[in-house]
Amino acid sequence: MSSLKRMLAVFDAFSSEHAVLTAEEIMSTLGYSRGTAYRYVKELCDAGFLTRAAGGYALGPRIIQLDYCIRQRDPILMASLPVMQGLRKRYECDVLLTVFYEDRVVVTHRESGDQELVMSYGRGREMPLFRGAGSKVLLACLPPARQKRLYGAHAQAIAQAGLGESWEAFRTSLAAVKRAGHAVSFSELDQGNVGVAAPIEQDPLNMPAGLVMVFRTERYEVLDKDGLLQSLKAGIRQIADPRTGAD
Amino acid sequence: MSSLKRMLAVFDAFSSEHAVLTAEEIMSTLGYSRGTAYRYVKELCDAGFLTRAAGGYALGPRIIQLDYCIRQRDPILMASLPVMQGLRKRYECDVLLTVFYEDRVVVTHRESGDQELVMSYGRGREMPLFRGAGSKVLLACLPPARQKRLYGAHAQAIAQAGLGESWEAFRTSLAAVKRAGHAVSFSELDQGNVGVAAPIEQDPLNMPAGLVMVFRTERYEVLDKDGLLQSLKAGIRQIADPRTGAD
DNA sequence: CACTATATTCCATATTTTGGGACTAAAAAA
DNA sequence: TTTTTTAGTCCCAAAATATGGAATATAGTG
Repeated sequence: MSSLKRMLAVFDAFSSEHAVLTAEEIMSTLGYSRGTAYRYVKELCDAGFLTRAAGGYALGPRIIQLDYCIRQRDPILMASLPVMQGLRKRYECDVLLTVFYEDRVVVTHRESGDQELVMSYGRGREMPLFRGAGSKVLLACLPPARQKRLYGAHAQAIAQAGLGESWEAFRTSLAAVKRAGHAVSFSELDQGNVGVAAPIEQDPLNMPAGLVMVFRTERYEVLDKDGLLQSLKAGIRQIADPRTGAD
Repeated sequence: MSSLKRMLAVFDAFSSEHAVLTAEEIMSTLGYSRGTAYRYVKELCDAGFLTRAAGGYALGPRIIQLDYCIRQRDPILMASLPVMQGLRKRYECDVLLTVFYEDRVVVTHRESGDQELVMSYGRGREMPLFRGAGSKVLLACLPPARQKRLYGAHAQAIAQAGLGESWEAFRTSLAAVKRAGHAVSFSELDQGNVGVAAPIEQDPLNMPAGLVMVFRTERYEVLDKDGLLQSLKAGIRQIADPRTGAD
């Protein structure tokens, strides 16, 4: 493993639950020697990615600054924003932009359109890989080889989520989602909420991304499901190819 | 220069103005060979720090996720939040949390308390190093050696900002701020705004951080300046040592 | 003053990284 | 169709660098 990977792995040790880590924790979590761990930490501190904090190290201001750049100009965000706002206004729902990377699904932007909706997934939050409409449509977009690797690594979680007890079954579940071009989930993530998701088609080198519309169940029940799906799919088409007119 | 530094330097090439860069641009901006540039970019993509985007590479979702961790649990933010909210409510002003690193001053959090205030500095935005009350109090906190290095690198900008035409003059300006324990600036960043800043005293290993209260001039004029400074300083004391009671 | 926790320095070895070109794949142009 | 361009990967010997482990700061604490 390259030193580059090892240094980047330092970030894996940090999370909302472990916001401050001592040098000891970092070196033992990652299995680095004292000298190496301190060297990595020093590089990261010098660049502002980490910062000293009471009793250890915490994520640093450079991350906030880069995040700002994303909010200002990220191309996928820029393309998605008007579509998300359109859906939000039309359906008075929350809309999430999600992306898959490295075995994770992360919320990249959230438009809130329903004040009474209680949803725990906001910008930056990681979603369960195998539950929720948002994750499913992204998994369905992955090349089969990637799906197989995922199955190998997470067979148990996949079975638990009801996505199949075997690689074949998993493959078939995802193929069904792929064919439909969307997924709907009821109370899978937050009790009482419905998620309706579709993938943004882009060239396969890009990480899969998608839009999720989130409703309270009682609001979803009274909606025209076909119309809703049409609006959503028109939206993702517009994102993938800005020339296409919106719904 | 280590490979670690070189890889981290890739982030320097990105900014709000350059949100998408081609591999070519990265290698020429940083002066890396084709192989090396692609290697770095690949590592960063694999880890989610970069992502492919139409015609190049953009900052990736990992940054958004780490930013979320900061918003959730960052120790300095957690300590500052109640104080900032207190000041915002009491004075109906905006309050910024700023930190210095690597020759930059960055806004780490913003509490908005005045709807009519127009201020261009929000979370994640970099401030001019030598203008504005926020930057000045942080510079004044730096060890003299660091200040001298800064002077060497930015003599012209320092002179332009009126902070002194020589190292001695610069040193003296900062010493005055340090002694006062705060700085006030009038229309230095945004026309018609007043900034009142004070540093958060922490152990000198930490990057200097500070609080800035921002007012519209007409609101600032009618306030009790002494009381305001007392509130601010009580605030920063409370952040530095949570046991201390607030004002 | 000794003791602890934290961080840096040192150094010889050997592992990695590097640059440059060859190579591949796909898309665009001719 | 063939050619050309663009984008990215692969390969390898030379050279630079990272590595671990111990010794050495540094500072705070009782």
